[in-house]
Amino acid sequence: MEKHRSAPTLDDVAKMADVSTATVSRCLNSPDRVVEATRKRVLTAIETLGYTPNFAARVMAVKRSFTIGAIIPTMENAIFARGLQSFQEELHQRGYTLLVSSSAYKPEIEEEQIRTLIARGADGLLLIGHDRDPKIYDFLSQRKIPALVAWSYLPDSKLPSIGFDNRAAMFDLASHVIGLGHTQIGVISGLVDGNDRARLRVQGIRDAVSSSGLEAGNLTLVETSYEIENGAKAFRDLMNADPPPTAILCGNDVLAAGALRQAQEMGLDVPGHVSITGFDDIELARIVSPALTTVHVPHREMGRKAALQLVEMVENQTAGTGEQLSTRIVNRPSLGKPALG
Amino acid sequence: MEKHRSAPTLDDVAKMADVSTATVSRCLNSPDRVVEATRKRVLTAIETLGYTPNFAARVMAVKRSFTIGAIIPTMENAIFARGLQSFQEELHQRGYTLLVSSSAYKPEIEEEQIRTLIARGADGLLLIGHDRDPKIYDFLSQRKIPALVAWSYLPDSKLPSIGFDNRAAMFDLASHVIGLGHTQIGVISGLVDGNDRARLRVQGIRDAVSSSGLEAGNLTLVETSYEIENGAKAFRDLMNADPPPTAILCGNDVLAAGALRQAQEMGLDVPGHVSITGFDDIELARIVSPALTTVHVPHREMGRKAALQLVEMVENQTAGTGEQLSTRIVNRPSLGKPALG
DNA sequence: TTGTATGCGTTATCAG
DNA sequence: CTGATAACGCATACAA
Repeated sequence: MEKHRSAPTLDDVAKMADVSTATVSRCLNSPDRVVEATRKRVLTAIETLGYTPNFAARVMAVKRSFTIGAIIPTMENAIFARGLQSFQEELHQRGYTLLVSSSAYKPEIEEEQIRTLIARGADGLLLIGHDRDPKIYDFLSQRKIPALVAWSYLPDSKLPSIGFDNRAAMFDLASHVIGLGHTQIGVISGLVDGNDRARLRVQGIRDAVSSSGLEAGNLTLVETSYEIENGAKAFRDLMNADPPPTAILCGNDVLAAGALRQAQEMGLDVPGHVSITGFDDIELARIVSPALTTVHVPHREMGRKAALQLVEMVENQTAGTGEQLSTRIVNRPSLGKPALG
Repeated sequence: MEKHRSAPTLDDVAKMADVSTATVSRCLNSPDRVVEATRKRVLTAIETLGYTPNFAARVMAVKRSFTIGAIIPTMENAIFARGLQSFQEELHQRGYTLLVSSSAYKPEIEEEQIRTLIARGADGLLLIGHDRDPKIYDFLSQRKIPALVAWSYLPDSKLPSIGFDNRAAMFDLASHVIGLGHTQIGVISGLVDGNDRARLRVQGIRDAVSSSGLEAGNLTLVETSYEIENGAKAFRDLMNADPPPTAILCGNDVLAAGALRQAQEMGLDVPGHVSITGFDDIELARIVSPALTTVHVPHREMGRKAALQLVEMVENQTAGTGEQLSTRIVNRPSLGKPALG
């Protein structure tokens, strides 16, 4: 009968090196506090045994997990991938591990994930956007869990945030589009319920429309979930309006890519017949043809800074200041002047 | 001075409900073993205290973490996203949490991640592809950690695998391309070192070339890492050959998208001047224009089945049988007959 | 510099 | 049906 060999423990190492468990522990955590000779002995014991510290035990002992949790709306497209990648790289450098889960844009799932992550001992949390049940904020503050919001900056929010001004970014883009002479504006927005980024982007468009003297009636809007197919379908619907829009502003690049594809299937030239813009500036925006005019979001910078700030909050028990990042319009061929009427 | 309120424990609940910790624990884990009245009392105590079980403590006690770790080469593009999503959905349904980390296609990072995940008590591991240092396999089997490989099926491998035959899939596609009359074949492959999928795909092309009577000289190959820009650059290089290829087979859709973009920038019609194919059939393949002929990989099915099998391996201490999934060629406009020559 | 002893929050065994 | 109590593996205050 074979002996079931489970993971070696501190005790096994201690026995083999003929020291106490405390010494072994010290060898790992403060090597300078143990003399060269014994340390060497311990280290070889660790090596030959293939010892790895048991994480759960360590967490229990130090009451810190060196784990940061992040909950993003979706992993299915690249919107959050790049930012998260740099977030995790930065965390890794500081000795933290990232735990990611996705909520599928569902508030109740996000809430469950938050609890799971906390139960797992996450030292801090990264959340996307500000819209959520107030009781979650209460829970977080009661438990004193440092949390940071990304992808949306608001100056006076419950949680500090690192991100950009979604309203202003879209306001600028919409103003630019209107400045080119477009008067019939179509909008393909993501679902705004529970999604402040989507809501603020729409608001930015509305503000641009009214501040440039256009009527609200010049604006038609379709709201749909962020999937390429939905972008295509929304485009079809919008183009049925009379008069049809000459420019369609999409809530993100994924929707814009769907709209673009649909335009091509309908034989409509972009931007000759209709202009299309995106938001995010993910790789997709450069790949489609014509490439998308879009709003560039500094994903990597956002991820990196979020990591730095969150670690700071965790380690020094500080509140976190947040930071507003700036976006910029990237002009590409999908946007042009409207055809002469 | 404010009192530092940390998470309530089993003990707090027990006190409030005036029972022992054992009873509280039972209420959570085997509710039927405690009588209605006390259970209700305990449950309300849990509710009012906002109690959440401490994960680390639970792990220590049961020596199971209900956590599955997955290490994927990259999170930056959608290649693994969809499969991982269904993997995690299925795991979630069975009460497991997924821990993801990415290795950036670097073997040494993958190894480190494996150790981290195991130290964190992962009950099982999902790895991508078969190529890795043998000592990792030894480590895994010594520690008796169930592990499963995905994205590449091999019948006789160290670890059971759920995936497809990369060689055969690419063989079929290449044969199809050659069948259309192409004789000058260009290949843009991912880096094959440490990547059996990439290696086998190239092998499939070579086999197709030789079995269809073409000379090896009809095939030119560029090897590069999986990034869009590199696909573009490789395309440029390949088209410098004399004679230039009439069809370019790419190791995945990302490289193909890069090649496609480059073709457009060079004013070359696809497929009129040169055909381009991808591999994976991620969303990108349908978005670019012309849409890519590619090999469809059943990502969702693969993820789901991997989850089922891995959980089975974990819970019943079984070895895992693996399963070969089938791929199919998806014909789209990026592939056509070669121009008459 | 090193060892001893204790606590971290749960589950599980064994009595009652 | 419920309550003590012993693990689980590690870190650390305190002693030596």
